[in-house]
Amino acid sequence: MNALSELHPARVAIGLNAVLAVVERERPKVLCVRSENGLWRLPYGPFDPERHRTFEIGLREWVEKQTKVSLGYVEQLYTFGDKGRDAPLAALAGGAAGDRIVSVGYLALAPEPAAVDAADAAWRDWYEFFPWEDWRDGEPPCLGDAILPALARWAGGARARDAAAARRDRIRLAFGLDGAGWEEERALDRYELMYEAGLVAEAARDRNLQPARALAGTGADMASDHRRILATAIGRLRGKLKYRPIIFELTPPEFTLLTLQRIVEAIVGFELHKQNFRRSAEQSGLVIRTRRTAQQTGGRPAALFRANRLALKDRAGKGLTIPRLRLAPAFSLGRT
Amino acid sequence: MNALSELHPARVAIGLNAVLAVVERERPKVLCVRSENGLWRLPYGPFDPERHRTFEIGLREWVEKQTKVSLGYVEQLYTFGDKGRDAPLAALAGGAAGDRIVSVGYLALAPEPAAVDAADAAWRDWYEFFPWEDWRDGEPPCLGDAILPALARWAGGARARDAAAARRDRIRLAFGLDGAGWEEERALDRYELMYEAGLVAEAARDRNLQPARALAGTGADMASDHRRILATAIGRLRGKLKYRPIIFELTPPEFTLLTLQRIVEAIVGFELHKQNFRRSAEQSGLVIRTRRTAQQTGGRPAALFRANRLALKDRAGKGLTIPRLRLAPAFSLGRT
DNA sequence: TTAATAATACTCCGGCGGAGCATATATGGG
DNA sequence: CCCATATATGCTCCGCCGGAGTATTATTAA
Repeated sequence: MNALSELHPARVAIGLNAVLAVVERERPKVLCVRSENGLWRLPYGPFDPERHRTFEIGLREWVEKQTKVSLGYVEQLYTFGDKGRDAPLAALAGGAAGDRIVSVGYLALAPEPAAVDAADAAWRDWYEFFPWEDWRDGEPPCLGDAILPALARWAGGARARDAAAARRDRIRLAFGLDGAGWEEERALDRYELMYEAGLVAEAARDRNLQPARALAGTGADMASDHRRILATAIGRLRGKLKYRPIIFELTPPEFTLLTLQRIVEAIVGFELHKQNFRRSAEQSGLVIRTRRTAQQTGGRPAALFRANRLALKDRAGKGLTIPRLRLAPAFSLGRT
Repeated sequence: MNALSELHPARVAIGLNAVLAVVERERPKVLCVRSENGLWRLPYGPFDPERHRTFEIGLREWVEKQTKVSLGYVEQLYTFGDKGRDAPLAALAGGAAGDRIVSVGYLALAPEPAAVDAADAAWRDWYEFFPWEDWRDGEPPCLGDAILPALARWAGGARARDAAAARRDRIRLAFGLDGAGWEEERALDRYELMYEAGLVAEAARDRNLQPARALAGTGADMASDHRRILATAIGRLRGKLKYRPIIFELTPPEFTLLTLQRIVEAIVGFELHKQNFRRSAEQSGLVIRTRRTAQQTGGRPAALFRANRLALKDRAGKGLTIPRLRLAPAFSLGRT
């Protein structure tokens, strides 16, 4: 079982993808670039093993060069190597067809959107690509109107009865139906189900259906598998909020508790219980009250807070609590 | 900012590393292979982009071929691409010096150790490589005797005063000193600190110190950066236990609650409060009481349980609670 | 029969988080 | 100046979870 002797020198190209996220005026945004076929894509750079000692160094370098933003928080997300995702990428990259491109996805956070000087780059609200993930104004209409019915049809269309039941189970879990409860961090599960069911434009595109048609209400598609990478980032960020004080990578130096709450809400995609959020935020020790107040609140002035840098290190094991407001309504797929 | 045009066809080889973990008689074990220089290494296989549609398919295929184990639970851990880690690997692989090898690490779990038929493969207790991570019999002697004093010296040896304070801070957090509390999932932080401080053999080896000497009590070293990969796996598994019912990937079909507790303890590296563990395990709905009992307990017979497959899917969002027994003793590095 | 060893059953209690009510301090309009 | 409106902020009530410990029950070995 000496595997090393079997290690033959098959080579692949490695690309680095950054999901650079900010929250601006209650909107979560990611840095996007207009790709040659008109779709948005994530900033993408090659990894040059000659020049970069580590992936992260390489990533920081080309992001800084391209966007003049120096990255603060950076975390590796996942490495994507599936076949199928590479064909369009390899073509764009000028490689031979069939060249395999592996992407290492990274999540980067910044407190405010940097000005981008390139004409084809822009900050886009991420719910543009995932409208069903934003419950801040109640249940997104596209869910009940289009997505869930289509998923139910897909489940029913399975060959075997077991398979249909298994599909229904997955849908129920991912979308929190039948009282299972919406888990915001399952963004990737939801996207992958929709992809598998052929609801999103990428699915039609990857299966060479012409023209690539998607169900209305399933959001804008992105180049290659970038929407999958973005879903991974959203899920990771949402999950991590609960156990790491990562939210303060997205806050300005000073903020009111309501501002902080709005930033959290933008990320998790639903509204929080205000008083309980304040209580746990103050008790967490993660924020420090300054003596100043914000006056333009439209009501009583709000105390300004700043992140407690010490606690951010010490209590690295804790995050803010997410006091949910309303229970997810109990959808059903019919038979279960 | 069109990055695609900059995507040049630099190629690297991709390897897949598996941390295949089991718990056998209260010992957590990983599948290891004896490498050519006598050190243990993780099973390692090349990723062949021609043959494998996804990484995971490739991983499963060669692990099954090499070990006759068909992998159940598999999860991607991290992708390691740092320079420095590749030189020895590339040499072993017969590649040219300077060839870059990127490793995608995977964590795989199985309920019992499969018989391995290769002479150079074996299941090794992972605390052989991380003796400081096992607190089940109280504080590991190597910590206070060797590791913490050496780390304190390293911190004190920093050039600037700030740097020394920063080092002490990192040590305090990673090892839970001064009442910060031992966080078992920080296994990677601890290993990386020890590597940076030059305490582990790999550090001396990578810095070309001859002979590579390590502090006594810092565990057995592994080939290449495999101990780092293993530390990543341990930390990930320990963290995930708390919020996913992943422990049941490691249990036999039926088990007593004490057996389950011992498996958890083997992973997290400390003892749990027995009564509270039972209470939360039963209440979690993750286990189902069978009618049978285990008689050979040495005392009153114990009820046998099995995993509740339904709940494992439904309550995928929950894990077992880890009721800690004793508080970590309050070490100190002296000045803080 | 007794000691040893576990398994199992309860109790007590503090804190966290869900839910809601009450009060304080702004602004803008009559 | 007074009032409606909009927030910010303070406080209460309560159930559940999890930390800690005590008591009782069912085996096996001496």
